[in-house]
Amino acid sequence: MALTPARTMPGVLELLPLDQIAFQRMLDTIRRNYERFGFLPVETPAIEFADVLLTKTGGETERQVYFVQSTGALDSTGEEAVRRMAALAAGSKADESMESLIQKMHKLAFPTPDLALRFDLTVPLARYVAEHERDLSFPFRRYQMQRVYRGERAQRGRFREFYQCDIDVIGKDSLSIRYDAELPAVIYSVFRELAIGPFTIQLNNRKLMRGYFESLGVADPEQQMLVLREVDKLDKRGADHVRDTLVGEGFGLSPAAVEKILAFVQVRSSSLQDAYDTLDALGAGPEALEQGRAELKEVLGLIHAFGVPETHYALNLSIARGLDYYTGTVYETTLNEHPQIGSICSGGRYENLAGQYTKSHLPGVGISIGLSRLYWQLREAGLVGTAQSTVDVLVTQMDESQLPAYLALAGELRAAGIATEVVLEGGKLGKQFKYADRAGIRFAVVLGEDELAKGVVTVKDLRRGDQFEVVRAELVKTLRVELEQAAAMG
RNA sequence: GUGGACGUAGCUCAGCUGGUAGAGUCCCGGAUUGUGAUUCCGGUCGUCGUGGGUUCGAGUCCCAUCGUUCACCCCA
Repeated sequence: MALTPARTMPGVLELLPLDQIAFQRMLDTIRRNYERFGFLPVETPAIEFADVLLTKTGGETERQVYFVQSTGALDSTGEEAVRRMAALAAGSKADESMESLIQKMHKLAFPTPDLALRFDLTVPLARYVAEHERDLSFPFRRYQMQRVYRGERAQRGRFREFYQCDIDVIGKDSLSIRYDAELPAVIYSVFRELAIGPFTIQLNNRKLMRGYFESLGVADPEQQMLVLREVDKLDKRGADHVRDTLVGEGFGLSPAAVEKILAFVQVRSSSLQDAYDTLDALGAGPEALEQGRAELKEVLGLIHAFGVPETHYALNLSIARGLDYYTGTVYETTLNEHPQIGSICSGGRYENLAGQYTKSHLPGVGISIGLSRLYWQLREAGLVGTAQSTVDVLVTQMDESQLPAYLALAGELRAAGIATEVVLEGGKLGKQFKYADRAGIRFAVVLGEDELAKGVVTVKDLRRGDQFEVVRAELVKTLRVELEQAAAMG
């Protein structure tokens, strides 16, 4: 019989248990910090009605959405479609244009499935808030850590299924700019605890950028958006590339204007005072610029007040973000020692979150950690190793007749909060140690004839490679101390 | 969706100008009766992605197809 190859589709992150534990620890840390800052948990279904997910976006996103159809609803033979087309043709009025008939038939022949997988957590949040508006308290502060799906071609560090860990604050009618400063404070707290090395939360403001472009004669919002996208690539592609593109025919900007734009977006602040000075040095400009400048100054100052060290956040005027729904503050976070990894956390302010679902005006600000990518890239860079097992202790089986004693011992350890596994199958002691070692279990406990005679238990530390005896009654206490030390040393 | 590269043991790869497959690793077993990870010895594993063509003969050349991967677009 031919075997079916056991494989997953490319672009998914499937881990071995010890790696999964490391991943899970990161998730725990993020959740703990989100909750510590007063955000409430929300989960939404992976599958949503397709029309709900696709209302606003269209185009680019639609290409990346996975449509879902239950097998029963599939018209695999096309029979149903043909039947309906025949009925449509038979029932059509004589004066109906061929064009309109063709359009209707096309819809029947190529129906869009009713359901789709979410491609981010922001659109489902918008739907969620619109749907439960009456039951929520505003400003609504929610965190959400779930998998999202994007039907793009797999690439280095890009996934088709990945975790996003979002926090958003949604206001009713209005939302203070102060929240724009709170999110970086949360992120600072998360990344500091994740211990992933020095990082910088970089900030910019779209109003400031648009205002500056406007002052250079780029007044059309659409074109401003295109320029935004282009300068966003500065760090990745280099100034020459951006210059060529902006002077080129797609944009047709004057070389003088382009040079000014390039000088503008190359600004990076080195301290809070430097950021203030830099912003002031831009000089007077259109209203948008003034507004953006005021917002940025307030946000930067408040981040400082939130206790984030100046070394961990900075002004970066090239940060723009590709998504068009951001209207004010935008964020991107990078690791200082691994710039090639790119942004590991980003987001921004949006003027009206749920305009396509409700008439209520719901401005918000949000930020998201792409955990699958972050974890994967940290691992590539050798910054996270495999974790230890969730099992603390393995009780070995020296003597089958003593099994009840082993079970009792394990029960005692568990009652003390120590995760314990008992070897139930027996076998050579060497194999039992090998099993513990490979499974990432740090401690093994041996209770054989010798120990029983002496009233002690042997504890072996698989990692250090040494072992010692403890009086039976002292075992729990000793292991607790050992485990505490092990945890403290990482 | 557009363009390029590659497809040989579970994994990483070698196989020169065509002559019926190899290394490392992993896994399994052993190295005296209660000790893993280190060391030594031994062993399993492949219709060389698939289909067709050229040839006496193809992993090696040609075509197609599928798959993977990188870049672009866009993004976490």
